[in-house]
Amino acid sequence: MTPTVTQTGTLSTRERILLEASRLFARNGYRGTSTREIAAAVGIRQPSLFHHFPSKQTIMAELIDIDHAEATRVAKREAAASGSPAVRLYRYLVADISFICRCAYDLSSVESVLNDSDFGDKRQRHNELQGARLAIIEEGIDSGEFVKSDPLIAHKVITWILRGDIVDTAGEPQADADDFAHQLASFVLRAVLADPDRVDEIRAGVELEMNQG
Amino acid sequence: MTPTVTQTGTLSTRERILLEASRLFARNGYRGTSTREIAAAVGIRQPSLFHHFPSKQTIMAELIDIDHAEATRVAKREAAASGSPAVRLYRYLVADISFICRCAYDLSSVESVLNDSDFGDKRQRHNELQGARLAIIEEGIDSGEFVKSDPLIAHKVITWILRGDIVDTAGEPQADADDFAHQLASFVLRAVLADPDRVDEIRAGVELEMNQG
DNA sequence: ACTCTGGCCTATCGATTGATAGGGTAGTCG
DNA sequence: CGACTACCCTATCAATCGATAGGCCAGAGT
Repeated sequence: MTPTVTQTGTLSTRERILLEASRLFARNGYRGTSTREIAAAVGIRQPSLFHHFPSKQTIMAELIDIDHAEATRVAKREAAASGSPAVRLYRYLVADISFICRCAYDLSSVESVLNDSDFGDKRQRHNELQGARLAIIEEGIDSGEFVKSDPLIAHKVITWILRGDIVDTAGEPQADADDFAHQLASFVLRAVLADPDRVDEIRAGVELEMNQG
Repeated sequence: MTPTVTQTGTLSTRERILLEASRLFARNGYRGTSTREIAAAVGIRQPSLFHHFPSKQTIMAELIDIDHAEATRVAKREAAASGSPAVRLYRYLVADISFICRCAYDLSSVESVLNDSDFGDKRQRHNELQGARLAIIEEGIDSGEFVKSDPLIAHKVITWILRGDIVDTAGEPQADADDFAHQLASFVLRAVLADPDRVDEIRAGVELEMNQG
């Protein structure tokens, strides 16, 4: 499984390559990071990397898959679920944000390399994720639970917030990942809800679910 | 002056270098873009670039300056101004977003290269910009106009929204830059205002100012 | 007519890139 | 013991990088 921030003690060389590569990609970009830098961070020589990954590209590809696997799983589940769109959007946001905070890998660079032609095949899954998010928002607007406005604006903003969260808070142990996730999700909900006062009630409900499940 | 999207017709070679470089940096990253690619997009050979800029780094540095000059100007003006923090935050957001939409250069790559050690000296100005934004938010919370919450969360989200706007909408002619800017600013205000219903009143007020000034 | 300058060109530099070839060694299994 | 595997090493490759040197040429100034 993908390691969390609390269990970075005993990692295999392969996992340490993913970890150090993710951090260097986050700071200097995919193209701006050389395989020699990654190897030095891990504590091995550059050619030794290729005993664990056939190329630099496959290192990045695996990081993309780690990011997308969890995000699309949660988004599709909430998009297909029934019940209040507001609660489902809130649940999705909290799950995604707290995953980002908890994941040991710094996945900041994932979004920015999707434009790269080398990773064009990964974009389809990313589009599915976007579609699942948009569906929840449209349902919320149609049901009157959300304020009447352009769903694409709300969708853009949510995408940007999640992207910013990845870039700025991923990979470094968050003091309280869950609380941070709830605060961000509440911010979004307050902006989209027709009745912003319902935020506290929704938050309390989801927190209760999480403590029970 | 920095060209706008509506006047990309007759540009000097130097300006076309900035334009094409900004687009390539946005798509492939600073490190991922070679000077040969930039030259090919402009329609000249690679060494000819160095008759207009002493290095690849100074091309990026000039794009950073273009971005920061306008953003810090507006942010500091609104941070120093008196009157309702909500109105000042709204004015700042609209000004910044519409500038991004109108600027011919695609400034997406600016934020991501600030971590790069090559551009460490540009970071100070960026920090000043962040400080000015945070000051307005704190003032709004202290005055009771904004909802009581962690100002750093609101500040983070606003930073992420502006960053996302730059990445996703910069450099391509926006159908209606002003309307888009107002919609985004309204989204943010609805989330931070203690009384979200005031959004429409604030928007109307600022629109009136802009039409008069 | 002569010179100078700006802007582009070709040719080429040293450094760095991702990746390969092949050898050494510790541990495991028969 | 001998073979095999896993893992890391040194040495090296061709390709590409940013940047420099120096030549060609059109247009302006005198």
